[in-house]
Amino acid sequence: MQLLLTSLRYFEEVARQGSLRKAAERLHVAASAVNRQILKLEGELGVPLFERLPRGLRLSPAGELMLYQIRQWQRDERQMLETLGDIRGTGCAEVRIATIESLTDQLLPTLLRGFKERFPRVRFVLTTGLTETILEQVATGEADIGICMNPPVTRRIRFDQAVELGFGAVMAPSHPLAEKETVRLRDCRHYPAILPSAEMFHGSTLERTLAHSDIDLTPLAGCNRILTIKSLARARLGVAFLNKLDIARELEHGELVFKPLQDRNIAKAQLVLCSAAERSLPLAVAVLAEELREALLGIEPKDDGDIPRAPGDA
Amino acid sequence: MQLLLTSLRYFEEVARQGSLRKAAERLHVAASAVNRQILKLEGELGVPLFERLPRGLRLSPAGELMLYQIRQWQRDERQMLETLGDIRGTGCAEVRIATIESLTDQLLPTLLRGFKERFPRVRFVLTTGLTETILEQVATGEADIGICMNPPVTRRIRFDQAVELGFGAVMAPSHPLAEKETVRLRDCRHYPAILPSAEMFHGSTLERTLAHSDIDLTPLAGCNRILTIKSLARARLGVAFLNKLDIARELEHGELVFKPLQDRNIAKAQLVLCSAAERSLPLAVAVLAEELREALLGIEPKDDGDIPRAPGDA
DNA sequence: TCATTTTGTTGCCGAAAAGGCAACGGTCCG
DNA sequence: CGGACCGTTGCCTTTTCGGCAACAAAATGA
Repeated sequence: MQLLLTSLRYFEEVARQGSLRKAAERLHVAASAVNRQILKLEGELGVPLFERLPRGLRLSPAGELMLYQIRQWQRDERQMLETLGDIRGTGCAEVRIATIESLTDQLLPTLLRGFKERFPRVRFVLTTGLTETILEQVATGEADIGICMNPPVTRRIRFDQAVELGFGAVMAPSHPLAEKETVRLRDCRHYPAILPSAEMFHGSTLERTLAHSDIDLTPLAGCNRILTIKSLARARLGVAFLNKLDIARELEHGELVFKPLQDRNIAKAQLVLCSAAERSLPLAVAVLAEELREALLGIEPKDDGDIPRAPGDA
Repeated sequence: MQLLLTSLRYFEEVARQGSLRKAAERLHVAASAVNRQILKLEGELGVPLFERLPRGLRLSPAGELMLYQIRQWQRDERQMLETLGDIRGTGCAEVRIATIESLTDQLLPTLLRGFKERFPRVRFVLTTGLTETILEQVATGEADIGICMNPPVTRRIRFDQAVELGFGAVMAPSHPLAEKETVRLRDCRHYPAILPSAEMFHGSTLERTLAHSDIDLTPLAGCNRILTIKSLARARLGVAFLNKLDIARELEHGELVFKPLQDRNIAKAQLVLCSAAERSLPLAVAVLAEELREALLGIEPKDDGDIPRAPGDA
């Protein structure tokens, strides 16, 4: 089974061996056959791919580029066939996603449902964690895709997409702050604050926001689940600090109110899609990553604060 | 000219049209020919690529994956041919690099020389700038590759590689501090400091380091060129704060001394190689990026398998 | 309901491409 | 000089590919 032109395979082997005859031997064909493919390739491309030396062939500059491309294609091909083999055999390809809790409530389930319809045989493995562990899972290959908040730039990780999320105060509709038109951090001082646990707090947008101000909140509780935080807020126990995505569903049903913080030094809440830098993604994963990207873009269509760019680029 | 198997081209067109005959028409071949290629492909892969409907063909899950891959290959192919065309025509392919000043002294020239030997027809366009402008150039496509320090995670940018650089105090060998075994930030207070200009200072490792301490340096000068900073330091006018890469050559010749700062809250100096997230790199660029990556890894051979945590981006 | 259209599919045959074999003209090395 | 190795070319066979016509099945239209 081979998806690439035979001439490309021949080319790769000749480049590897540095000799037509040796390559021909390894390919189990006559040297003349290999030679003709190479000559034809060069003719069609209009560029010599090898320099002819008395002792054999050496890659030309153009040939080096070509070789690089072909090797990449061969990797793609292997991966493709592997995935197809999975589909034929066990009947499913596996996509492993490591994500923060925020997405597991609404966005990810919706997305995966759509994906499942397009690719019925794909199986998902979802793990929820904090940014640090997510990055580690992606780096070690335990996960194919990672979604995390405000990650540090890191070796071994490729950041495929970043979206700014609205970050602000969250409260029940009957909470006094819900009446106010604009809310600033200092306004929240006088109400009990529902905070994340120390573990989740570390490195969070909230921590970085507080670091830039000298406001002391009056903590009511520290929870290690966003679900808990939301429940407490819904029960009118105090103010929480979350991003819009965390409470997408509650916003729809009017169970919670979101008030963007109007302070100047508000830290950015950046949702980032990432994958292992050194691996080219398995196909199913690449497709899902694509959809995830679009979904992320759909969250916050406003395109400000980022690097400006003329529209219209594929 | 075509580098991919004809069956893949046929497949793509059939998938696009949803019908053998329509595809055949657009391909200017008989429907039977197209059909045979598809059947052969499916036979060899062992997986049906289409479901047969009374009105035509629709992609199966496996077919969708295949289509995705083929489209990617077609993009690669176009790009490949374009690059080859450049080589054949004007005689050179162009690689545009936007970099910080640190690399232009030693590392980049060395690298480019080696690259030039492998690919004699490649031409370079080098622009030096600050992290912010570098990211912008990469995002807009003005540059193919960017090398910058401590970049914020940004949409449209893919970070291909990140390396920690040693950051510390730099002085002439005859400077009093050069005698000391360990140097801390507070030790530098009493000597004139050679600082970068406000423009360069903004967002720099030095700024972030100072922000974590309450030490006031006694500035002697603010320069907008690292070259100037180094010259002043060499002339024993004071202490500078640079990373190892900045003074690679001077270290070799013993003209300057590097003292890593031993403070606790020292900020990381992270050198990052990046490219436009949405573009697959032109081939020559990809190859150069690869070499750059290896060179970057060579700088700081300590293999920090751990993921560094660096909170607080501007 | 029946004819028509549209679909994918298959057998047959000629055309084109690829491969095998042997020979030729080089260069290098002993 | 003679062998060893190289890429290349001419001649021939084998394989593959494509076009044409015909077929069965399903949907469409009157």
